[in-house]
Amino acid sequence: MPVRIAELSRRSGVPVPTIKYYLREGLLPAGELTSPNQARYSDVHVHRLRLVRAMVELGGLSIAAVREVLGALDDPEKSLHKAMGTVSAAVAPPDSGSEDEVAHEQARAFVERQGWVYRPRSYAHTALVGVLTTAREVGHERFVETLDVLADAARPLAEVDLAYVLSAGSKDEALEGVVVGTVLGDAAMAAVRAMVRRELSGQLDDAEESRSGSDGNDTDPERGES
Amino acid sequence: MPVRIAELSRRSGVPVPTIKYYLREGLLPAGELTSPNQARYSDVHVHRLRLVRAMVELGGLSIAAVREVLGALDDPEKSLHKAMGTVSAAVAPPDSGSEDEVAHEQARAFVERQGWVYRPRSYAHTALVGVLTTAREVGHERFVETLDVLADAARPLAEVDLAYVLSAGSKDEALEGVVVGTVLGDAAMAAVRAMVRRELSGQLDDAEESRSGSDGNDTDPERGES
DNA sequence: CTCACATGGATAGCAGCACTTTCTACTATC
DNA sequence: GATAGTAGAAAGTGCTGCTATCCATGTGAG
Repeated sequence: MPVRIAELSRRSGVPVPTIKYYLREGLLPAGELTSPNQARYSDVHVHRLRLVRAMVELGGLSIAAVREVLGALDDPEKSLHKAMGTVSAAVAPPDSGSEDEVAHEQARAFVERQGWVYRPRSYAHTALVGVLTTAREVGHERFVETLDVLADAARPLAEVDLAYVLSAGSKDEALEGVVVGTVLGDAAMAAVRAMVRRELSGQLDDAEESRSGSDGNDTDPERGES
Repeated sequence: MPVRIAELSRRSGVPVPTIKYYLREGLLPAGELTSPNQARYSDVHVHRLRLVRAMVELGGLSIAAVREVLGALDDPEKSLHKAMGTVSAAVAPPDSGSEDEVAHEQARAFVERQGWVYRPRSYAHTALVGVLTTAREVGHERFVETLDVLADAARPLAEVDLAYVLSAGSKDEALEGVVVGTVLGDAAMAAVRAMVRRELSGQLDDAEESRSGSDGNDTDPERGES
């Protein structure tokens, strides 16, 4: 069922010019040319297109980052954890540059405490050092103390991620699972975390308000204000 | 120790033109005018500036989103969980629009299963529905099954967040704790999660490679390739 | 006192990014 | 053989986050 670009656009929900743009940028493989100016696109293209949109819209990745990730995905030599590295690099915020000696040491101690391999040059590690540096800069030295809780929470998550990936039939599927698990996983985690936070803080506030009898306007605190 | 703009720039590491820009955009309160064209800035400004940079660089927030968050921070009426709502709205990816009926139902069922209050209009909920919709679009229907694990993991995190916030001395500090906890917390979580993932997948790969005796190039998989 | 230099405030400009529009062939089809 | 669709390239657009320039005013070292 190879189709032309207009149909590809319809199926994927992506405008034709944007598809052309993605083709130019190498996010989408060229269609099969049936003549110098006529090409056919397949389901692979539809799928790839959706993946790209997921990374761009949900993951907030730049086009360059998406290209990087897809490159890793398409590389037949790429191992699972190399692909993971590439993906987390793409998802991570661009290197802020400022790094603090103390933050470095805090990160090292944390990694050691967790019994992990110390990889100071990994993207994740750099990102963590950046976070710790910033935390110190804004005067939240105690932030570092929450790291171990994060690690404990992250462990089962990583296990699920991995199980999810390993349950894939083919290697291609597994690699895509890495992408989906990371991008969607991080987004879902942020959302769920916010929900739990609100749930807890709501209980607290309720208790507090019933004590203080404040003029609680009881509208849903979660309406959009845009 | 009020200082002039040049010194403020030095202390915060933010260029003078950028400070002026932030002043114009209302991210930074005006300095105390000692004359029509002479103002003094205090430590408050240094601190605020660092907070802004943290949100922009680490959190990836837009200037408009930062203004929104700071507005909530400065509002003396704002309750804790309202502030949280504002912050998670700012951190969340801009609404992608496409929503799927099934995803909606999955989210509702999830919330119910967790025993939470169903707030379909909250930003977090919308974000979650967006993620689930996307997951289905890219053919990862099973992604939804991982949600409960996320929730279990998120619970202790939220407790830590809350404890962190409540340990603050003043209300201002508490509100700032919300911001720091969310922005830095999400960034840290992503980093830690990536580290755990790599740790686990590394073990797996090692096992796999010793079986298959692959031509493992044994370089650190986590070097930058930029 | 005075004059180089800094400041505030405003406006304009710039670079990058993610598209979008416009153009020119050409082709397949009705 | 009109008509609609397509490829491919290039230029244009709109937005964002700064940056540069101006200039009238003020400050402070000598």
